[in-house]
Amino acid sequence: MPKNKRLHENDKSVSFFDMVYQVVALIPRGKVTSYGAIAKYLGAARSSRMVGWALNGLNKTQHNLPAHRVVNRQGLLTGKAHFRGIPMEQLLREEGVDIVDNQIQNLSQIYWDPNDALQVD
DNA sequence: TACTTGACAAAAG
DNA sequence: CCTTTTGCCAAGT
Repeated sequence: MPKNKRLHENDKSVSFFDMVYQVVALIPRGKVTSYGAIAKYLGAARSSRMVGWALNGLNKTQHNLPAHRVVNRQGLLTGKAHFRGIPMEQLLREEGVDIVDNQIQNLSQIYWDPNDALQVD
């Protein structure tokens, strides 16, 4: 049996992308997480690139996902350039995140790990 | 159909 | 400590 791979549009299997969207939607306000943490939660710890790729697709169409709460492992706002409209740095600051030079200062304090928050057995 | 690129991360040298 | 390589999966060329 194939994995979660969309073979066809009719296939009801959930793709990696879709799962990324679900996790991102669960990120609490004022918190952030990393691409790797999401990937790990999805069972693909080394697919962090795909997480970013998935979010990239959000720029095409409208979405209500807090993509600005997803940063890299260092707490660096790498995807900043891909944001349209309001910069993610500003969005995060409005949520109380302390950022200096695209770098989250209190990362360890506001870090939200889906593996912990969603309490994986 | 094959090769390259991409919002990253961990391991190796 | 810094640089290079590898892995992951999808989409564009």
